[in-house]
Amino acid sequence: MKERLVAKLAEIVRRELDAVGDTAPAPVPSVEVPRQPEHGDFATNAALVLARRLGRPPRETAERIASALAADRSVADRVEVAGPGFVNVWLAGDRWHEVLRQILRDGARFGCPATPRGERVQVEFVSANPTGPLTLGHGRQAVLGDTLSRLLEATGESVTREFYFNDGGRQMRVLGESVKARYLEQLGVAAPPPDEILDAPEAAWPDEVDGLPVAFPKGGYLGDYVSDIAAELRAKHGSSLVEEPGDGIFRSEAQARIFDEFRATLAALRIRFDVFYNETSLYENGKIEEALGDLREKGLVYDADGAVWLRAKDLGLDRDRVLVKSSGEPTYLLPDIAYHREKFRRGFERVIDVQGADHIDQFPYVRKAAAALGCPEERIELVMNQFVTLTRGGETVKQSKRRANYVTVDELVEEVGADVFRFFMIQRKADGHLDFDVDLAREQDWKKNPAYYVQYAHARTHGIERKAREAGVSMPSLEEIDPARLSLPEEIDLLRKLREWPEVIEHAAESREPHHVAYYLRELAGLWNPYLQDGVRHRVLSDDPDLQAARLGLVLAVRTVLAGGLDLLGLSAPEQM
RNA sequence: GCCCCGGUAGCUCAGUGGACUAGAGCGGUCGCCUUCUAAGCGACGGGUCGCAGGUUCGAAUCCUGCCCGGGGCGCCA
Repeated sequence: MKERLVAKLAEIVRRELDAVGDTAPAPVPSVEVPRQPEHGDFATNAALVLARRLGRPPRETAERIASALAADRSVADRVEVAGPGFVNVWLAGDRWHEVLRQILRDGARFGCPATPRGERVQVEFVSANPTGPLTLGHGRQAVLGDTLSRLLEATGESVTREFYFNDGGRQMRVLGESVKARYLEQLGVAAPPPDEILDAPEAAWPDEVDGLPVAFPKGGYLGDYVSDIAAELRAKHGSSLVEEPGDGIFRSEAQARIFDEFRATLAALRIRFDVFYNETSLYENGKIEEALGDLREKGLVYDADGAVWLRAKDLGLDRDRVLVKSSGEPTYLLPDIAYHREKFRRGFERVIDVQGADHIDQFPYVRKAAAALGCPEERIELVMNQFVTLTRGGETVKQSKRRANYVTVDELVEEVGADVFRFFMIQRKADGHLDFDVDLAREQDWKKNPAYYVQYAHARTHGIERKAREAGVSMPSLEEIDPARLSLPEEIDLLRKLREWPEVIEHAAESREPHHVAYYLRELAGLWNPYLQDGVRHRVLSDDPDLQAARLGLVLAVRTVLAGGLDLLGLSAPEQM
């Protein structure tokens, strides 16, 4: 339908340009489904984009395009010129219903491109260091990365979900020391730091309190989970670990425990990673040294102030950055560069980093440096996500990472459920702030809670099927359906909406903006629920068998798209609610 | 000071070059048991698209400047 129109238009545009001796590449006119049905099944701005090139008023060109289109009944049934020079096109009545047959034929594949690219894509997301429970920012990123992955899979890419974690750096040492300190406190051989200085990072830190030494490190991890881990170690090992370094069993135990919790949290959200990639492996395999050596060879590295610097200014960036500290320890930047190079060596053709706004500054350095090492720069993509705030009872819930006083993903998922959590986290554009309205998320009334609204629209398709079976009616096969019987405006609206689905998937995937899927589903459900509600003007189940079959076909088509959409978002598609 | 993201209805947000009425949800007001789940439906009200210039046949959408909010600018990750 649309493809033929697009092709035909391209042909006409080319001809018009040739006629005036313009051989430059032709502009690509838009072909859109207008908001207002009165503007046709499709509308194109071809005449408007050609106006300047042809040096003729757009209306005049529009007339020529219109008559060219009208000459071919296979693309247009009726054509009209409107406004400043739009050409509105109507399809013949029966062609309108093609989409219904197509959906029933293609089933779950409807909306996915016929010729997948099959590119090997890696999506790296969450990548939180195991120093504490996942925050809502991580939660948003988890849903975003997973949904994006599902979208790319739907469009035919071969996706690997990867979680990178830094298990070698200072953060993990501090975690180990924090656990050890709590352990010593619990044994009564160390004192906790006084409460009042915890919020003042640079405050004087007493060596001892009440005659006991203070073991807790500055900038240490304050959450209760640290004490819990310490308590478990104490239960298992008694006081035998007093002489152990914080960097030893305390650290490894804490890391393992927290990491297990990550997996459990993510599993509750139906998120599974294909690869967990450790920073330490880059050291063990010499990849860090190699990257540094290669950068040095390319003249992109210099030594100053006892540190090793990346000549980032030469790569077109704001300032140079430290790769190896004067302590001899690399910064996070160097492993990141080596890691990205490894991604391509491992065979990925495209890598997408999903990162929070707090890391965004870092990205250009990694990308440029990786490019300098031979990686294809344009195939290293960033999908940025902004922070999440919580609103409860009309007020913002205060959160403090510093005091480890924050709502975790676990807690919120438990409160609202995985389906609602995922829907709320994905329904906003990723690079804007997200205000998570807990009251709305907890709302059980399906007409108010958008996640339930969509799920219920799906459940109702099964409700009708159940009702039909009770009446001894089975769902129709493709041959038994005459879509032309669907002629009410509400039904045409639904068909128009269903036809948009492939474009929604394509656009959401290509722009890396999964939120379009959530919006689309809400809109489709917003047509479907009211349609089912009006049981007087039209009922699916009726005493007209042909009409009933056509409407049951519509039920199946709507179900197919809703189920497919819910699956893309990682939500369940219940048959009953 | 510099960089990134945002500023659209009372609230939360879609829309980022196109047309007459700039959309949705929530909240508000009014009406309705009509149903294949009343866990419903319909109607109404509500907007100088942050401000000012510019480009364009056409700007919420592109450009410039400014204002406001968030984030970043570390030999932390």
